[in-house]
Amino acid sequence: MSKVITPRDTDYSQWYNDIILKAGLADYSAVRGCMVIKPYGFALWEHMRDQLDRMFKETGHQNAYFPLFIPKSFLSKEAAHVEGFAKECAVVTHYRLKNDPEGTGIIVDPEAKLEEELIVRPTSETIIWNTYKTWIQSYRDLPVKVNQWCNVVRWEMRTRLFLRTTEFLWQEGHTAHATSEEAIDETVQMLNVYAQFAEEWMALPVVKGVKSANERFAGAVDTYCIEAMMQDGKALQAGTSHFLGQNFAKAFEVQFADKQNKLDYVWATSWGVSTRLLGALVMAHSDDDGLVLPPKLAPIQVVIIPIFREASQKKIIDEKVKEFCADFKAREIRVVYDEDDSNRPGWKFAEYELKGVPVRIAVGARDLENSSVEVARRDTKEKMSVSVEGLADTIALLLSHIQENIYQKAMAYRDSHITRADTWEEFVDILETKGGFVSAHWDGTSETEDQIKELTKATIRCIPLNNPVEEGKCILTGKKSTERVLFARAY
RNA sequence: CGGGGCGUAGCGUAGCCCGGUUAUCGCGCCUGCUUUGGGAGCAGGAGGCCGCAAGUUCGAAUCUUGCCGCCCCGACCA
Repeated sequence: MSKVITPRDTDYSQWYNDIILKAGLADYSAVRGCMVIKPYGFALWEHMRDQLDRMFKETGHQNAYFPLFIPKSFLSKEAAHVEGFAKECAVVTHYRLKNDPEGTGIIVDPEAKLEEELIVRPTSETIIWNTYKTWIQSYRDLPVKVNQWCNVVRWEMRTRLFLRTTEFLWQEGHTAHATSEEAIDETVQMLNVYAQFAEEWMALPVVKGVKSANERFAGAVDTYCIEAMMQDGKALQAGTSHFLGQNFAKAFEVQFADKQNKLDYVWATSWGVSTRLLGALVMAHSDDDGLVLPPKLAPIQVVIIPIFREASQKKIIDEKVKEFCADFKAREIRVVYDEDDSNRPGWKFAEYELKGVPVRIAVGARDLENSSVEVARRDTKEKMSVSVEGLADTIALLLSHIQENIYQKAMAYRDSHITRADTWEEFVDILETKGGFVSAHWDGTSETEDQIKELTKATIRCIPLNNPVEEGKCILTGKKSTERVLFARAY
Protein backbone atom coordinates (compact mmCIF):
# COMPACT_ATOMS: atom_id res chain seq x y z
CA MET A 1 0.00 0.00 0.00
CA SER A 2 2.05 2.89 -1.21
CA LYS A 3 -0.59 5.48 -1.94
CA VAL A 4 -3.15 5.96 0.77
CA ILE A 5 -5.90 8.49 0.45
CA THR A 6 -7.28 10.19 3.53
CA PRO A 7 -10.96 9.20 3.79
CA ARG A 8 -13.52 11.95 3.22
CA ASP A 9 -14.93 11.51 6.72
CA THR A 10 -11.56 12.03 8.34
CA ASP A 11 -10.55 15.24 6.58
CA TYR A 12 -12.34 16.39 3.46
CA SER A 13 -9.68 18.94 2.45
CA GLN A 14 -6.93 16.41 2.84
CA TRP A 15 -8.93 13.88 0.85
CA TYR A 16 -9.28 16.40 -1.97
CA ASN A 17 -5.56 17.20 -1.96
CA ASP A 18 -4.63 13.53 -1.78
CA ILE A 19 -6.74 12.70 -4.82
CA ILE A 20 -5.21 15.44 -6.92
CA LEU A 21 -1.63 14.70 -5.91
CA LYS A 22 -1.82 10.92 -5.91
CA ALA A 23 -3.88 10.52 -9.05
CA GLY A 24 -1.25 12.67 -10.74
CA LEU A 25 -3.48 15.57 -11.78
CA ALA A 26 -1.24 18.29 -10.35
CA ASP A 27 1.63 19.15 -8.06
CA TYR A 28 2.48 22.05 -5.86
CA SER A 29 5.11 24.27 -7.43
CA ALA A 30 8.01 26.33 -6.18
CA VAL A 31 5.85 29.42 -6.58
CA ARG A 32 3.47 30.12 -3.75
CA GLY A 33 -0.14 29.74 -4.79
CA CYS A 34 0.72 28.39 -8.22
CA MET A 35 0.38 24.77 -9.27
CA VAL A 36 1.86 22.51 -11.88
CA ILE A 37 -0.79 20.74 -13.92
CA LYS A 38 0.65 17.32 -14.71
CA PRO A 39 0.11 15.49 -18.00
CA TYR A 40 -2.81 13.41 -16.71
CA GLY A 41 -4.56 16.46 -15.31
CA PHE A 42 -3.84 18.45 -18.44
CA ALA A 43 -5.21 15.67 -20.65
CA LEU A 44 -8.44 15.94 -18.70
CA TRP A 45 -8.45 19.71 -19.18
CA GLU A 46 -7.79 19.26 -22.91
CA HIS A 47 -10.85 17.08 -23.27
CA MET A 48 -12.95 19.67 -21.48
CA ARG A 49 -11.43 22.49 -23.48
CA ASP A 50 -11.89 20.74 -26.81
CA GLN A 51 -15.55 20.03 -26.20
CA LEU A 52 -16.28 23.52 -24.95
CA ASP A 53 -14.42 24.92 -27.92
CA ARG A 54 -16.61 22.88 -30.29
CA MET A 55 -19.70 24.21 -28.54
CA PHE A 56 -18.46 27.79 -28.81
CA LYS A 57 -17.79 27.36 -32.53
CA GLU A 58 -21.22 25.81 -33.03
CA THR A 59 -22.78 28.91 -31.48
CA GLY A 60 -20.89 31.15 -33.85
CA HIS A 61 -17.83 32.22 -31.90
CA GLN A 62 -14.25 32.57 -33.05
CA ASN A 63 -11.05 32.33 -31.07
CA ALA A 64 -8.55 35.17 -30.82
CA TYR A 65 -5.80 36.19 -28.49
CA PHE A 66 -5.28 39.40 -26.53
CA PRO A 67 -2.24 40.52 -24.53
CA LEU A 68 -1.30 39.23 -21.10
CA PHE A 69 -0.47 42.78 -20.03
CA ILE A 70 -2.95 45.56 -19.54
CA PRO A 71 -1.96 49.21 -19.15
CA LYS A 72 -2.84 50.33 -15.64
CA SER A 73 -4.98 53.18 -16.93
CA PHE A 74 -7.31 50.78 -18.76
CA LEU A 75 -8.36 48.97 -15.65
CA SER A 76 -9.59 52.13 -13.97
CA LYS A 77 -11.93 53.17 -16.77
CA GLU A 78 -14.90 51.24 -15.44
CA ALA A 79 -15.46 52.16 -11.79
CA ALA A 80 -17.07 48.99 -10.46
CA HIS A 81 -14.66 46.83 -12.43
CA VAL A 82 -11.52 48.39 -11.01
CA GLU A 83 -12.92 48.20 -7.51
CA GLY A 84 -13.61 44.52 -7.96
CA PHE A 85 -10.14 43.59 -9.10
CA ALA A 86 -7.77 46.22 -7.71
CA LYS A 87 -6.97 44.20 -4.61
CA GLU A 88 -5.69 41.16 -6.46
CA CYS A 89 -3.63 42.41 -9.36
CA ALA A 90 -0.01 41.61 -10.11
CA VAL A 91 1.78 44.69 -11.41
CA VAL A 92 4.78 44.85 -13.72
CA THR A 93 6.91 47.85 -12.86
CA HIS A 94 10.26 47.14 -14.54
CA TYR A 95 11.52 45.55 -17.69
CA ARG A 96 15.13 44.66 -16.94
CA LEU A 97 17.39 42.89 -14.44
CA LYS A 98 21.06 43.43 -13.83
CA ASN A 99 23.89 42.00 -11.78
CA ASP A 100 23.96 43.42 -8.30
CA PRO A 101 27.11 45.55 -8.08
CA GLU A 102 27.14 44.82 -4.32
CA GLY A 103 27.23 41.08 -4.66
CA THR A 104 26.68 37.98 -6.72
CA GLY A 105 22.91 38.11 -7.10
CA ILE A 106 20.68 39.66 -9.68
CA ILE A 107 18.53 42.71 -8.99
CA VAL A 108 15.83 44.75 -10.67
CA ASP A 109 17.50 47.52 -12.63
CA PRO A 110 16.12 50.71 -11.05
CA GLU A 111 16.76 52.54 -14.31
CA ALA A 112 14.42 50.25 -16.19
CA LYS A 113 11.23 51.51 -14.64
CA LEU A 114 8.16 51.46 -16.88
CA GLU A 115 6.54 54.81 -17.53
CA GLU A 116 3.13 53.21 -17.28
CA GLU A 117 2.90 50.11 -15.15
CA LEU A 118 1.34 47.02 -16.65
CA ILE A 119 -1.23 44.83 -14.96
CA VAL A 120 -1.12 41.09 -15.51
CA ARG A 121 -4.68 40.43 -16.70
CA PRO A 122 -7.09 39.26 -14.02
CA THR A 123 -9.66 39.22 -16.87
CA SER A 124 -9.55 40.96 -20.23
CA GLU A 125 -12.63 43.17 -20.57
CA THR A 126 -10.60 46.37 -20.62
CA ILE A 127 -7.97 45.47 -23.20
CA ILE A 128 -10.64 43.83 -25.35
CA TRP A 129 -13.04 46.77 -25.26
CA ASN A 130 -10.20 49.12 -26.00
CA THR A 131 -9.62 46.99 -29.10
CA TYR A 132 -13.29 46.60 -30.03
CA LYS A 133 -13.46 50.35 -30.27
CA THR A 134 -11.34 50.11 -33.41
CA TRP A 135 -13.28 47.14 -34.81
CA ILE A 136 -16.78 48.53 -34.50
CA GLN A 137 -18.22 51.51 -36.36
CA SER A 138 -21.46 50.33 -37.89
CA TYR A 139 -24.26 47.91 -37.10
CA ARG A 140 -22.78 45.91 -39.97
CA ASP A 141 -19.76 45.18 -37.77
CA LEU A 142 -21.99 43.56 -35.18
CA PRO A 143 -22.20 41.19 -33.52
CA VAL A 144 -18.60 40.54 -32.54
CA LYS A 145 -18.36 37.11 -30.96
CA VAL A 146 -14.85 36.29 -29.81
CA ASN A 147 -13.43 33.88 -27.28
CA GLN A 148 -9.93 33.43 -25.97
CA TRP A 149 -8.25 30.56 -24.15
CA CYS A 150 -5.58 31.91 -21.85
CA ASN A 151 -4.15 32.23 -18.39
CA VAL A 152 -5.09 34.92 -15.90
CA VAL A 153 -3.62 36.01 -12.58
CA ARG A 154 -5.52 36.93 -9.45
CA TRP A 155 -3.39 37.44 -6.36
CA GLU A 156 -5.52 35.53 -3.89
CA MET A 157 -4.66 35.45 -0.22
CA ARG A 158 -5.37 31.81 0.14
CA THR A 159 -5.18 29.19 -2.56
CA ARG A 160 -6.45 25.68 -3.10
CA LEU A 161 -5.45 23.30 -5.89
CA PHE A 162 -7.60 23.95 -8.96
CA LEU A 163 -10.30 25.79 -7.01
CA ARG A 164 -8.31 28.92 -6.41
CA THR A 165 -4.76 29.42 -7.57
CA THR A 166 -2.90 32.62 -8.28
CA GLU A 167 -2.57 31.76 -11.95
CA PHE A 168 -5.20 29.68 -13.68
CA LEU A 169 -6.30 28.70 -17.16
CA TRP A 170 -9.68 29.61 -18.53
CA GLN A 171 -11.58 30.83 -21.50
CA GLU A 172 -13.25 34.20 -21.68
CA GLY A 173 -15.83 35.04 -24.32
CA HIS A 174 -16.44 38.68 -25.12
CA THR A 175 -19.26 39.70 -27.39
CA ALA A 176 -20.66 42.97 -28.69
CA HIS A 177 -24.23 43.44 -29.91
CA ALA A 178 -26.49 46.08 -31.38
CA THR A 179 -29.33 45.59 -28.92
CA SER A 180 -29.83 44.82 -25.30
CA GLU A 181 -32.14 41.90 -26.15
CA GLU A 182 -29.55 40.29 -28.38
CA ALA A 183 -26.85 40.61 -25.70
CA ILE A 184 -29.13 39.11 -23.06
CA ASP A 185 -29.95 36.25 -25.43
CA GLU A 186 -26.24 35.66 -25.88
CA THR A 187 -25.65 35.70 -22.13
CA VAL A 188 -28.37 33.13 -21.57
CA GLN A 189 -27.28 31.03 -24.54
CA MET A 190 -23.75 30.70 -23.13
CA LEU A 191 -25.11 29.90 -19.70
CA ASN A 192 -27.02 27.08 -21.36
CA VAL A 193 -23.89 25.91 -23.14
CA TYR A 194 -22.11 25.71 -19.80
CA ALA A 195 -24.99 23.90 -18.14
CA GLN A 196 -25.21 21.43 -21.00
CA PHE A 197 -21.48 20.83 -20.87
CA ALA A 198 -21.51 20.33 -17.10
CA GLU A 199 -24.40 17.90 -17.23
CA GLU A 200 -23.67 15.93 -20.38
CA TRP A 201 -19.89 15.84 -20.23
CA MET A 202 -18.91 16.29 -16.61
CA ALA A 203 -21.98 14.40 -15.34
CA LEU A 204 -22.38 17.34 -13.00
CA PRO A 205 -25.90 18.58 -12.34
CA VAL A 206 -26.07 22.35 -11.96
CA VAL A 207 -28.57 24.99 -10.96
CA LYS A 208 -28.86 27.83 -13.43
CA GLY A 209 -29.54 31.17 -11.90
CA VAL A 210 -28.81 34.85 -11.50
CA LYS A 211 -26.48 36.30 -8.90
CA SER A 212 -27.58 38.78 -6.27
CA ALA A 213 -25.98 42.24 -6.39
CA ASN A 214 -23.40 41.17 -3.79
CA GLU A 215 -22.15 38.29 -5.88
CA ARG A 216 -22.36 39.99 -9.25
CA PHE A 217 -19.28 40.38 -11.46
CA ALA A 218 -17.64 43.77 -11.08
CA GLY A 219 -18.87 45.79 -14.03
CA ALA A 220 -21.85 43.60 -14.98
CA VAL A 221 -25.51 44.50 -15.05
CA ASP A 222 -26.45 40.88 -14.42
CA THR A 223 -24.37 37.81 -13.69
CA TYR A 224 -25.82 34.45 -14.59
CA CYS A 225 -24.21 31.35 -13.16
CA ILE A 226 -24.25 27.61 -12.89
CA GLU A 227 -23.93 26.36 -9.33
CA ALA A 228 -22.92 22.82 -8.44
CA MET A 229 -23.08 20.90 -5.15
CA MET A 230 -20.00 19.15 -3.81
CA GLN A 231 -20.00 16.02 -1.65
CA ASP A 232 -19.28 17.96 1.53
CA GLY A 233 -22.42 20.02 1.09
CA LYS A 234 -20.65 23.14 -0.11
CA ALA A 235 -21.64 24.89 -3.31
CA LEU A 236 -19.26 25.67 -6.12
CA GLN A 237 -19.74 28.27 -8.81
CA ALA A 238 -18.82 26.37 -11.93
CA GLY A 239 -19.29 29.02 -14.59
CA THR A 240 -20.52 32.55 -15.11
CA SER A 241 -22.05 34.48 -17.97
CA HIS A 242 -22.39 38.24 -17.67
CA PHE A 243 -24.69 40.76 -19.30
CA LEU A 244 -22.52 43.85 -19.22
CA GLY A 245 -25.08 46.30 -20.57
CA GLN A 246 -23.35 49.31 -22.06
CA ASN A 247 -20.94 49.73 -19.16
CA PHE A 248 -17.77 48.86 -21.02
CA ALA A 249 -18.93 50.43 -24.28
CA LYS A 250 -19.38 53.70 -22.43
CA ALA A 251 -16.10 53.39 -20.55
CA PHE A 252 -14.22 52.74 -23.80
CA GLU A 253 -16.38 54.82 -26.10
CA VAL A 254 -17.50 52.02 -28.36
CA GLN A 255 -20.32 53.39 -30.49
CA PHE A 256 -21.90 52.18 -33.69
CA ALA A 257 -24.14 53.75 -36.29
CA ASP A 258 -27.48 51.98 -36.70
CA LYS A 259 -29.54 51.78 -39.91
CA GLN A 260 -30.88 55.28 -39.30
CA ASN A 261 -27.29 56.49 -38.84
CA LYS A 262 -27.95 57.16 -35.19
CA LEU A 263 -25.02 56.57 -32.85
CA ASP A 264 -25.47 54.26 -29.90
CA TYR A 265 -23.25 52.40 -27.47
CA VAL A 266 -22.96 48.66 -28.11
CA TRP A 267 -24.23 46.02 -25.72
CA ALA A 268 -21.83 43.53 -24.25
CA THR A 269 -21.47 40.11 -22.68
CA SER A 270 -18.62 38.13 -21.22
CA TRP A 271 -18.55 34.55 -20.01
CA GLY A 272 -16.00 32.12 -18.66
CA VAL A 273 -15.14 28.78 -17.17
CA SER A 274 -11.77 27.81 -15.77
CA THR A 275 -9.59 24.95 -14.60
CA ARG A 276 -11.72 25.23 -11.48
CA LEU A 277 -14.01 22.81 -13.29
CA LEU A 278 -11.37 20.16 -12.62
CA GLY A 279 -11.81 20.76 -8.92
CA ALA A 280 -15.57 20.44 -9.34
CA LEU A 281 -15.12 17.19 -11.21
CA VAL A 282 -12.94 15.74 -8.45
CA MET A 283 -15.27 16.76 -5.64
CA ALA A 284 -18.48 15.76 -7.35
CA HIS A 285 -17.76 12.12 -8.13
CA SER A 286 -14.66 10.77 -6.45
CA ASP A 287 -14.57 8.39 -3.50
CA ASP A 288 -12.16 7.15 -0.86
CA ASP A 289 -10.38 4.94 -3.40
CA GLY A 290 -9.55 7.81 -5.70
CA LEU A 291 -10.83 9.70 -8.68
CA VAL A 292 -14.00 8.76 -10.49
CA LEU A 293 -14.09 10.22 -13.98
CA PRO A 294 -17.01 10.51 -16.38
CA PRO A 295 -16.16 8.42 -19.46
CA LYS A 296 -16.71 11.30 -21.86
CA LEU A 297 -13.83 13.22 -20.32
CA ALA A 298 -11.57 10.45 -19.02
CA PRO A 299 -8.13 10.57 -20.69
CA ILE A 300 -8.17 6.77 -20.50
CA GLN A 301 -11.62 5.23 -20.81
CA VAL A 302 -10.60 1.59 -20.72
CA VAL A 303 -7.46 -0.04 -19.39
CA ILE A 304 -6.62 -3.61 -20.29
CA ILE A 305 -4.45 -5.60 -17.91
CA PRO A 306 -2.92 -8.93 -18.92
CA ILE A 307 -2.67 -11.73 -16.40
CA PHE A 308 -0.29 -14.58 -17.15
CA ARG A 309 2.33 -16.94 -15.79
CA GLU A 310 4.40 -17.76 -18.80
CA ALA A 311 5.57 -15.96 -21.88
CA SER A 312 3.55 -18.32 -24.07
CA GLN A 313 0.34 -17.24 -22.35
CA LYS A 314 1.30 -13.59 -22.68
CA LYS A 315 1.71 -14.06 -26.40
CA ILE A 316 -1.81 -15.42 -26.80
CA ILE A 317 -3.19 -12.59 -24.67
CA ASP A 318 -1.25 -10.00 -26.68
CA GLU A 319 -2.75 -11.17 -29.93
CA LYS A 320 -6.28 -11.11 -28.59
CA VAL A 321 -5.83 -7.72 -26.93
CA LYS A 322 -4.48 -6.32 -30.17
CA GLU A 323 -7.83 -7.17 -31.75
CA PHE A 324 -9.75 -5.61 -28.88
CA CYS A 325 -7.73 -2.41 -29.11
CA ALA A 326 -8.33 -2.15 -32.85
CA ASP A 327 -12.08 -2.58 -32.29
CA PHE A 328 -12.08 -0.02 -29.49
CA LYS A 329 -10.14 2.50 -31.49
CA ALA A 330 -12.50 2.06 -34.41
CA ARG A 331 -15.21 3.21 -32.01
CA GLU A 332 -13.09 6.03 -30.68
CA ILE A 333 -12.83 4.43 -27.28
CA ARG A 334 -9.65 5.62 -25.57
CA VAL A 335 -7.93 2.42 -24.53
CA VAL A 336 -4.59 1.61 -22.94
CA TYR A 337 -3.06 -1.85 -22.81
CA ASP A 338 -0.82 -1.89 -19.75
CA GLU A 339 1.64 -4.67 -20.34
CA ASP A 340 4.38 -3.12 -18.25
CA ASP A 341 5.85 -6.08 -16.41
CA SER A 342 7.38 -4.08 -13.61
CA ASN A 343 4.07 -3.87 -11.78
CA ARG A 344 1.84 -6.76 -10.89
CA PRO A 345 -1.89 -6.89 -11.70
CA GLY A 346 -3.03 -6.08 -8.18
CA TRP A 347 -0.91 -2.96 -8.18
CA LYS A 348 -2.34 -1.90 -11.51
CA PHE A 349 -5.92 -2.46 -10.36
CA ALA A 350 -5.39 -0.09 -7.46
CA GLU A 351 -3.50 2.43 -9.55
CA TYR A 352 -6.12 2.76 -12.28
CA GLU A 353 -8.86 3.00 -9.69
CA LEU A 354 -6.94 5.84 -8.11
CA LYS A 355 -6.73 7.50 -11.50
CA GLY A 356 -10.46 7.12 -12.07
CA VAL A 357 -10.34 5.06 -15.26
CA PRO A 358 -14.00 4.13 -15.86
CA VAL A 359 -13.50 0.57 -17.11
CA ARG A 360 -10.86 -2.03 -16.44
CA ILE A 361 -10.57 -5.25 -18.40
CA ALA A 362 -8.47 -8.09 -17.03
CA VAL A 363 -7.46 -10.68 -19.60
CA GLY A 364 -5.98 -14.01 -18.52
CA ALA A 365 -5.40 -17.34 -20.16
CA ARG A 366 -8.30 -18.74 -18.16
CA ASP A 367 -10.64 -16.07 -19.53
CA LEU A 368 -9.66 -16.65 -23.12
CA GLU A 369 -10.31 -20.39 -22.80
CA ASN A 370 -13.89 -19.39 -21.97
CA SER A 371 -13.92 -16.65 -24.62
CA SER A 372 -14.54 -14.09 -21.93
CA VAL A 373 -12.78 -11.31 -20.05
CA GLU A 374 -13.28 -9.77 -16.62
CA VAL A 375 -14.73 -6.29 -16.79
CA ALA A 376 -14.75 -4.01 -13.75
CA ARG A 377 -16.44 -0.63 -13.58
CA ARG A 378 -14.96 2.16 -11.47
CA ASP A 379 -18.19 3.84 -10.47
CA THR A 380 -19.82 0.83 -8.76
CA LYS A 381 -16.77 -1.41 -8.27
CA GLU A 382 -18.82 -4.15 -9.89
CA LYS A 383 -16.96 -6.96 -11.67
CA MET A 384 -18.45 -9.14 -14.36
CA SER A 385 -17.45 -11.78 -16.84
CA VAL A 386 -18.11 -10.60 -20.36
CA SER A 387 -18.00 -12.48 -23.66
CA VAL A 388 -15.29 -11.45 -26.11
CA GLU A 389 -17.94 -11.56 -28.83
CA GLY A 390 -18.90 -7.99 -29.58
CA LEU A 391 -16.74 -6.74 -26.72
CA ALA A 392 -16.36 -3.25 -28.18
CA ASP A 393 -20.16 -2.92 -28.36
CA THR A 394 -20.55 -4.10 -24.80
CA ILE A 395 -17.92 -1.69 -23.55
CA ALA A 396 -19.26 1.26 -25.54
CA LEU A 397 -22.64 0.64 -23.97
CA LEU A 398 -21.12 0.21 -20.54
CA LEU A 399 -19.30 3.52 -20.85
CA SER A 400 -22.54 5.29 -21.60
CA HIS A 401 -24.19 3.56 -18.62
CA ILE A 402 -21.36 4.71 -16.38
CA GLN A 403 -21.66 8.26 -17.66
CA GLU A 404 -25.39 8.16 -16.92
CA ASN A 405 -24.96 6.47 -13.54
CA ILE A 406 -22.52 8.95 -12.10
CA TYR A 407 -24.73 11.77 -13.34
CA GLN A 408 -27.77 10.25 -11.66
CA LYS A 409 -25.82 9.67 -8.49
CA ALA A 410 -24.61 13.27 -8.38
CA MET A 411 -28.14 14.42 -9.23
CA ALA A 412 -29.68 12.37 -6.41
CA TYR A 413 -27.15 13.82 -4.00
CA ARG A 414 -27.74 17.35 -5.22
CA ASP A 415 -31.54 17.01 -5.13
CA SER A 416 -31.46 15.61 -1.62
CA HIS A 417 -29.36 18.59 -0.62
CA ILE A 418 -31.78 21.32 -1.57
CA THR A 419 -33.75 21.94 1.59
CA ARG A 420 -36.49 24.45 2.24
CA ALA A 421 -36.27 26.54 5.36
CA ASP A 422 -39.07 28.76 6.65
CA THR A 423 -37.68 29.86 9.98
CA TRP A 424 -34.30 31.22 10.97
CA GLU A 425 -33.75 28.29 13.37
CA GLU A 426 -34.40 25.79 10.59
CA PHE A 427 -32.15 27.73 8.26
CA VAL A 428 -29.20 27.72 10.65
CA ASP A 429 -29.79 24.12 11.61
CA ILE A 430 -29.72 22.91 8.00
CA LEU A 431 -26.51 24.79 7.30
CA GLU A 432 -24.88 23.40 10.43
CA THR A 433 -25.94 19.80 10.22
CA LYS A 434 -26.80 18.89 6.66
CA GLY A 435 -25.26 21.50 4.41
CA GLY A 436 -26.22 21.84 0.79
CA PHE A 437 -28.48 24.48 -0.72
CA VAL A 438 -31.08 26.02 1.51
CA SER A 439 -34.08 27.38 -0.33
CA ALA A 440 -35.45 30.32 1.60
CA HIS A 441 -37.13 33.68 1.30
CA TRP A 442 -35.04 36.83 1.31
CA ASP A 443 -36.10 40.46 1.36
CA GLY A 444 -33.95 41.32 -1.62
CA THR A 445 -31.51 43.68 0.10
CA SER A 446 -27.73 43.55 0.18
CA GLU A 447 -27.76 44.45 3.85
CA THR A 448 -29.74 41.34 4.73
CA GLU A 449 -27.52 39.15 2.59
CA ASP A 450 -24.42 40.59 4.30
CA GLN A 451 -25.94 40.00 7.68
CA ILE A 452 -26.82 36.40 6.85
CA LYS A 453 -23.28 35.86 5.64
CA GLU A 454 -21.91 37.35 8.82
CA LEU A 455 -24.06 35.09 10.96
CA THR A 456 -23.86 31.82 9.05
CA LYS A 457 -21.08 32.09 6.42
CA ALA A 458 -23.73 31.25 3.84
CA THR A 459 -24.24 33.40 0.76
CA ILE A 460 -26.89 33.55 -1.90
CA ARG A 461 -25.59 31.23 -4.59
CA CYS A 462 -28.25 32.23 -7.04
CA ILE A 463 -31.80 33.10 -7.74
CA PRO A 464 -32.79 30.14 -9.92
CA LEU A 465 -34.05 30.80 -13.43
CA ASN A 466 -37.78 30.20 -13.89
CA ASN A 467 -38.14 30.51 -10.15
CA PRO A 468 -41.77 30.07 -9.05
CA VAL A 469 -43.43 33.11 -7.51
CA GLU A 470 -44.36 32.41 -3.91
CA GLU A 471 -45.53 34.71 -1.13
CA GLY A 472 -43.30 34.49 1.92
CA LYS A 473 -41.31 36.27 4.55
CA CYS A 474 -37.58 36.89 4.65
CA ILE A 475 -35.82 34.28 6.72
CA LEU A 476 -33.94 36.94 8.67
CA THR A 477 -35.96 40.15 8.69
CA GLY A 478 -39.48 38.80 8.19
CA LYS A 479 -40.09 41.35 5.44
CA LYS A 480 -42.22 40.40 2.44
CA SER A 481 -40.69 38.28 -0.28
CA THR A 482 -42.03 36.91 -3.54
CA GLU A 483 -39.61 34.09 -4.23
CA ARG A 484 -37.13 31.71 -2.64
CA VAL A 485 -33.42 31.93 -3.35
CA LEU A 486 -30.67 29.36 -2.83
CA PHE A 487 -28.29 29.91 0.03
CA ALA A 488 -25.21 27.80 0.74
CA ARG A 489 -21.73 27.87 2.10
CA ALA A 490 -19.51 27.97 -0.92
CA TYR A 491 -16.01 27.46 -2.22
C1' C B 1 -2.59 39.51 7.50
C1' G B 2 -4.03 36.57 12.18
C1' G B 3 -4.16 31.34 14.40
C1' G B 4 -2.20 26.22 14.10
C1' G B 5 1.21 22.66 12.08
C1' C B 6 5.61 21.06 9.57
C1' G B 7 10.77 21.31 7.19
C1' U B 8 15.84 14.84 8.38
C1' A B 9 17.29 10.34 1.06
C1' G B 10 12.36 10.78 -4.40
C1' C B 11 7.98 10.18 -0.62
C1' G B 12 6.43 9.26 4.49
C1' U B 13 9.00 9.27 9.10
C1' A B 14 12.25 8.04 14.19
C1' G B 15 15.79 10.61 16.85
C1' C B 16 15.33 16.60 19.39
C1' C B 17 13.04 17.44 26.08
C1' C B 18 18.09 15.17 28.36
C1' G B 19 24.22 17.48 22.80
C1' G B 20 28.60 12.43 22.30
C1' U B 21 30.83 6.56 17.61
C1' U B 22 28.98 5.18 11.29
C1' A B 23 21.47 9.44 11.68
C1' U B 24 16.30 5.21 12.36
C1' C B 25 12.55 2.64 9.94
C1' G B 26 8.98 1.91 5.89
C1' C B 27 7.76 2.83 0.73
C1' G B 28 10.08 3.84 -3.77
C1' C B 29 14.84 3.17 -6.75
C1' C B 30 19.10 -0.32 -8.80
C1' U B 31 20.94 -5.93 -9.45
C1' G B 32 19.65 -11.00 -9.36
C1' C B 33 16.37 -15.09 -8.66
C1' U B 34 11.42 -16.64 -7.67
C1' U B 35 6.64 -14.49 -8.92
C1' U B 36 1.93 -12.36 -11.63
C1' G B 37 -6.74 -13.22 -10.95
C1' G B 38 -6.50 -7.07 -5.60
C1' G B 39 -0.92 -2.55 -4.09
C1' A B 40 4.52 -9.83 -4.37
C1' G B 41 8.83 -12.67 -1.70
C1' C B 42 13.98 -13.39 -0.72
C1' A B 43 19.06 -11.73 -1.15
C1' G B 44 22.36 -7.87 -2.21
C1' G B 45 23.03 -2.47 -3.28
C1' A B 46 22.85 2.93 -4.18
C1' G B 47 21.05 7.28 -2.22
C1' G B 48 21.71 12.64 3.33
C1' C B 49 25.41 19.95 3.57
C1' C B 50 19.24 16.83 9.16
C1' G B 51 15.36 24.08 5.32
C1' C B 52 19.23 28.39 5.47
C1' A B 53 22.54 31.53 8.43
C1' A B 54 24.86 33.01 12.69
C1' G B 55 25.88 31.79 17.82
C1' U B 56 26.90 28.56 22.41
C1' U B 57 30.21 24.17 22.95
C1' C B 58 36.02 20.14 22.84
C1' G B 59 31.64 18.38 20.05
C1' A B 60 25.03 20.48 17.33
C1' A B 61 19.82 17.03 13.57
C1' U B 62 19.46 17.93 18.99
C1' C B 63 20.44 24.14 22.72
C1' U B 64 19.88 29.92 21.41
C1' U B 65 18.76 33.85 17.90
C1' G B 66 17.41 35.38 13.16
C1' C B 67 15.69 34.25 8.38
C1' C B 68 13.29 31.29 4.45
C1' G B 69 9.68 27.92 2.63
C1' C B 70 5.29 24.96 2.53
C1' C B 71 0.57 22.99 4.32
C1' C B 72 -4.08 23.50 7.21
C1' C B 73 -7.92 26.90 9.53
C1' G B 74 -9.98 32.17 9.18
C1' A B 75 -10.65 37.22 6.78
C1' C B 76 -10.67 38.32 0.62
C1' C B 77 -12.24 35.95 -4.04
C1' A B 78 -13.82 32.30 -9.68
